[in-house]
Amino acid sequence: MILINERSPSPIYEQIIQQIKELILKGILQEGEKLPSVRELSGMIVVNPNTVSKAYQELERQGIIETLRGKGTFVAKQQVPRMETERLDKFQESLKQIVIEASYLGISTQQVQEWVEKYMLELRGDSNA
Amino acid sequence: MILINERSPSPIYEQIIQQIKELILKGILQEGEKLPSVRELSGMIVVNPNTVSKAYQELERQGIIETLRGKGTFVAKQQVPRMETERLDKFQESLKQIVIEASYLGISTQQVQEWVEKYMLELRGDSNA
Amino acid sequence: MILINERSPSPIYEQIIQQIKELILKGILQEGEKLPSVRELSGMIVVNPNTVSKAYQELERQGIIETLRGKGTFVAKQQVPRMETERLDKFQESLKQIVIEASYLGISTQQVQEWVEKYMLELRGDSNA
Amino acid sequence: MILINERSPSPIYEQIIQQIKELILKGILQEGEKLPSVRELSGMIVVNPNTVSKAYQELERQGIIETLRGKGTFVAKQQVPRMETERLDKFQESLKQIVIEASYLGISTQQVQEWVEKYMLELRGDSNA
DNA sequence: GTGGTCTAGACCACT
DNA sequence: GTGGTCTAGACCACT
Repeated sequence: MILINERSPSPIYEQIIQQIKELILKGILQEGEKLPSVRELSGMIVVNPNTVSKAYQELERQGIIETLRGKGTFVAKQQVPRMETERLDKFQESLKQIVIEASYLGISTQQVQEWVEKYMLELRGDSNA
Repeated sequence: MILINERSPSPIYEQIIQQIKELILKGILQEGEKLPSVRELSGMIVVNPNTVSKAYQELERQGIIETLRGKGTFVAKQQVPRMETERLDKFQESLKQIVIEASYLGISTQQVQEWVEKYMLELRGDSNA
Repeated sequence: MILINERSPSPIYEQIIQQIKELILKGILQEGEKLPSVRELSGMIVVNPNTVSKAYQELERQGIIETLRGKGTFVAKQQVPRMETERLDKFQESLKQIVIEASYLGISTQQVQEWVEKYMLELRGDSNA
Repeated sequence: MILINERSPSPIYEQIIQQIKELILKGILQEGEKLPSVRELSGMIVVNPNTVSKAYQELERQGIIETLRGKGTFVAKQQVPRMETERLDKFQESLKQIVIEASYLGISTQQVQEWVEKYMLELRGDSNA
């Protein structure tokens, strides 16, 4: 379900966050569904429980999951996205860097746009079709 | 010419790399043109010389600039981009993360694609038009 | 009568304690009145019986309710408050933290004082008026 | 400068957060001033560096301090307080609980209000007078 | 030197 | 069983 790449430059807890977000967007994890416990997941992906805990806490801060004390961690009711200016700025900055990198790789505008479409469809495919 | 944001999550040396790449793509820095020396640049942007040095070394490793001993650092002859598999993989991974973030921000596929086009045009505008 | 918020940062048993205290102060629960049994209340608010039991034990420890074996749990004769130093210290510490938080929220001294008065009146309104 | 109470029910990292907020409000820590490094502070208050780090990260998330990579942690430019509804709700809830506790301790409305004033003055006294 | 991440493992409160 | 906190200590990137 979740795959950790130890060689990735992005920290393990970030990889967990990203992949759980992806699973939720794809509908593989549904609203209200229970996530594996910190210990379970840490066992499954062979990672220290603290690392999983950090990922869960960050996801909770973002309002994507919620923990009920003594019961476990659950997928939260997904909010309607609000365009927070600060987060949007960061997004655009990242996109700009991506475009620069694409230029250096000789990837065309069209190719990037196709990939954007492809990934968007992957996210929406399973559950919302 | 180069603006450093001390508070940015991306490290200073990365910011230097990104901005020099951008200046070259935009044609503001031309092939063969001399870059400021490590000391000059570090003075201009008020940054530790080690940090500038690290950026230059990375840019040289990527073949984007070259150092001629005793003469200085110059914009290299820009190679025809080769698609290195590893770098391409990383690129696609980043693009995927961007798309996930866009989903959480409620940004449409079309909107992302428009921004991609806009940034691409910005890169090509000045010199290649 | 009692409303539990599963997502609240304060534990469920604490919420029960606080709300029973509030009901007693407001006179909705009168001295000598019978409280619902642990099972009844746990059924009513859909909570584990252990959790209700824990709340009742703590309320009993504080002398606010009392259990008569085989008869049930009752609102105790309310004692004249004694200023226990330890509890008073904790109270003042909490109040200090509240004031710091008010500062960060930009709430004025007057506003906080007005709210204190308002809540005090709410407690005394129903029964002692 | 910072005193940890190991017996306090509130976690150590929270105590650090609260006390740093207090020091900033009192002007003992000024805008732009460098905080002790994670290791220094952890040594001073005899606590694990991870615990200090957690406190600093939370303070940064709240925009109260900021870390400059490789340089250290500094008191941020203090923002004008904005009344976020959610945070305000929590504040009022806490204040209500405080008032209930005051009732049980037999503390009068006037007494609570005086203490509020006293603590507010303490925060503003040293630097802003 | 600076903070950030991670492991290993203990202990605790809550349900 | 559940997540939260904490210690002890290592390693790493950045300046």
